[in-house]
Amino acid sequence: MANQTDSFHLFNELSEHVTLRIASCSALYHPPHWSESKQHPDYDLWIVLAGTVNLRMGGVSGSAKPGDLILFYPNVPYSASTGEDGCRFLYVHFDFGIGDRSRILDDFSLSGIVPGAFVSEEAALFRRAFERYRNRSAVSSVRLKGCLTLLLSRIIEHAAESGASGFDPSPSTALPKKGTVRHMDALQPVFGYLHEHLQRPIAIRELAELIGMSEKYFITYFKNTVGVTPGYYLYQVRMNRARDYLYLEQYSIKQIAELLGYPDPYTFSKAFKKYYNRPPSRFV
DNA sequence: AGAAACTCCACAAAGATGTG
DNA sequence: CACATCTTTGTGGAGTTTCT
Repeated sequence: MANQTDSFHLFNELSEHVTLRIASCSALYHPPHWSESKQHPDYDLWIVLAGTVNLRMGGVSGSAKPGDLILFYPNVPYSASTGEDGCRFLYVHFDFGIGDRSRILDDFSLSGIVPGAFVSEEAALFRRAFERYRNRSAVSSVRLKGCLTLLLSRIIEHAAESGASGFDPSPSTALPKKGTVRHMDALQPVFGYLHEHLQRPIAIRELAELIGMSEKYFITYFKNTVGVTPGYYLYQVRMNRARDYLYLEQYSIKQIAELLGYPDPYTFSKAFKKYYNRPPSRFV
C-alpha cells in the first residue's frame, strides 16, 4: 500500500472545510457473554470503559481493554462479544467530511482497535465532555464535538507519524469496496508534485498527465476523492502559504507572489483579498 | 476578451454478478 | 456454461463560470 503521508496534508490545507456531524452518543452496558454481528451506516467510535470487547472485523480478530478505542467504518460488518465480566463503553456515531465528501476517512486505513496508550489524554477529555453532554449543560454539544475532533485528530496523527496502514485489526484492506469509494492512493503523486512546484504556475492539465488521466476526468476524480476541485485545492494551499509568509514578516508582497507562482503581485493581491477579505498589505 | 477551469451529459469498454 | 444486465472506470463534446 502506498504511503499515506502526502494525503494527510489535506487535513491542514482544508481544515476550514472539515465537517464533523455527531448523529448520536451514549453509554452502553452489555452483560457477560453478549455478542452482536452487524454493521453501521456511519462512522462509529467506541471507548471501552470496563471489561473486554472481543472484535472480529475483516477476517482479523483482536481484544479491546478498558481505555482502548474501536473505530468502525460505515457498512463494514463486524462481530463483537464479551466474556465473563461483560463490558461497558461509550459510543458515538458520526460523519467526518471535507467539502462535498462526507466520508473522507474511508480512504485512510484507520479502523479497528486503537490502543488506549496513544489517545489517553484525548479520550479522557472526551469522556468528561460526555458527562456534561449527558447532563445537558450549556454548550455541551459544541464541547463534545470539539473533543471528538481532538480525538480523531490524534488517531489520524498517530497513523501519519507511524506511517501505519491501520491498526489491528484493519478491515479496510480486506474490505470489498463498493459504491462511489475513491482511492486517495492514485492522487499521491499529485500532492507531492503540487507542494514541490508551488513556486511556479501549475496547470490542471499537468496534474492530470502526471497520473495519466484526461483533464476532465481528473477534475471529477479529484473532487469526488478530496471534496474540492483541484484548482480550488491549489488556491487554498497557496493562500495558506501566503498567510504563513506574511506572518514571518520577511518577504515583500512581490516576493511572496513570486514564491507562490503568481505572474505578478497584483494578481496575487487580488486573489488574497478575495480569500481573506483584506489585502496582504494590511493582513498582519 | 480570451484562456483556463469546471460541469453536465452521452457513451463505451471491461469486469462483476445474476439467471436459466 | 452462456447470455443478459449492472457497475465501474474512463473519454470527449458542448456549454458555463471563473480567472487574469
